[in-house]
Amino acid sequence: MTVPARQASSGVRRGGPARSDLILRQAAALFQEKGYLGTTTRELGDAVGIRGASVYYHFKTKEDILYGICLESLRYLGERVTAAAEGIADPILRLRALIEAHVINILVDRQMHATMLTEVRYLSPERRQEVTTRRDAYERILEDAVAAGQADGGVRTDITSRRLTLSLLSLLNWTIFWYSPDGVLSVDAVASMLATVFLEGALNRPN
Amino acid sequence: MTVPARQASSGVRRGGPARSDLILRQAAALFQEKGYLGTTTRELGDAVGIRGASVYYHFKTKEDILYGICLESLRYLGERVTAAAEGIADPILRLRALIEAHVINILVDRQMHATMLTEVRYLSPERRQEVTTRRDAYERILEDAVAAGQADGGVRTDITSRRLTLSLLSLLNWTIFWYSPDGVLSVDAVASMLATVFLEGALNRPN
DNA sequence: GTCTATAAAGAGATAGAC
DNA sequence: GTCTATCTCTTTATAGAC
Repeated sequence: MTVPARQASSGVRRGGPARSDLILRQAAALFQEKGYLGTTTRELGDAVGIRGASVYYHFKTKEDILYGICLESLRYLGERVTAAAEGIADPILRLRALIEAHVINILVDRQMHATMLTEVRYLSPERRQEVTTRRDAYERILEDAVAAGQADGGVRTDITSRRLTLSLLSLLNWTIFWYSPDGVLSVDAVASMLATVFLEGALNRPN
Repeated sequence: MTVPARQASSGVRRGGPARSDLILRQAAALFQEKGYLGTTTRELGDAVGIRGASVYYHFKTKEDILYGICLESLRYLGERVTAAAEGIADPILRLRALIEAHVINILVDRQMHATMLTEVRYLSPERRQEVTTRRDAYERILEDAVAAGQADGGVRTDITSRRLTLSLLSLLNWTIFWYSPDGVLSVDAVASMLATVFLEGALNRPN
């Protein structure tokens, strides 16, 4: 019996992991540029170096590819952001570390995260719900840090932690629309700037 | 000679203004929900109460509809936001008024503005450029107010006005993805909250 | 694992009647 | 100003050879 050396783990993929991952990354780049519906499986094949029809050996449907991108981007983001704040006890320092890690990771893996954030509506209702649930779980990491900052006294309490976090995520996530790696701002510089703006605000006052 | 009572002004529309405007609004709602490419002209006709083919009496192409939405939303937003800050001399009060007017107007006319912000990529390069140019011109209103605040001393100067404005627009624009008129937060409350977060920041400090 | 060929469905847009 | 009917093109996905 000849079987492929390894089967993919997610249940969505069929081919070997390496090839599938390349397809996911190229698809994310195309989806970000032309949109999910504006990208054809033929274009996607071209980007990978195979025919469009051959993509279907690796993924059962085009939607499976989008779903894979969303799950992968959230899994990876959660891992990295959690790791970045590990061992930081001070609530404000911890919040700042989380903010910077969030920005750095969504910008470094911009195609994947932008696709997850903006193309999720093209998934079936069940899968869209699943992605939304996981995204909510991820965002709770940030909300918990905001709430901890309030409990500690360092963060203002006249706005609920939920609303402060919605504001924070707005400030951070919109960067996917304007950040360019070719510009003068490095990913680290954007991350630091946004953390400062969120924490300190735009007004000029003695610290 | 029987001619229509009035011809549309923009050069894009063909039918009477009232009908065209209804199509633009319904199209914006559909584009926001299902995306530009995910919305068929038949669905759009259904939403207006006519057949899909009849839409082509009012607009020459589907892209013309998207283009019309982008131009209209920016024109209206510019008008309203400019008016809201008129006569306010104090730089910080003026900036706050601009911020609140921006949020209120993109949320009240959410479908149009969300479509302009997220579906512009489906326009032809020339039209996309035109919309981008107009959007940049609009955003300069905010950037000028930030710069005026810096010149006056009320706004911090360790971050350029350009970067502060990018941060501000990020904070404000992402609301199109999470704001719901059915929630507990009114449009005015969101506007006021975001202005406060931007100006004062999240840290708890004596004012 | 990738190919060619193609099936099946749906899209934007037009023609011409009313 | 709206209709029905339809053209034409493109798309996702499958079948079966290599």
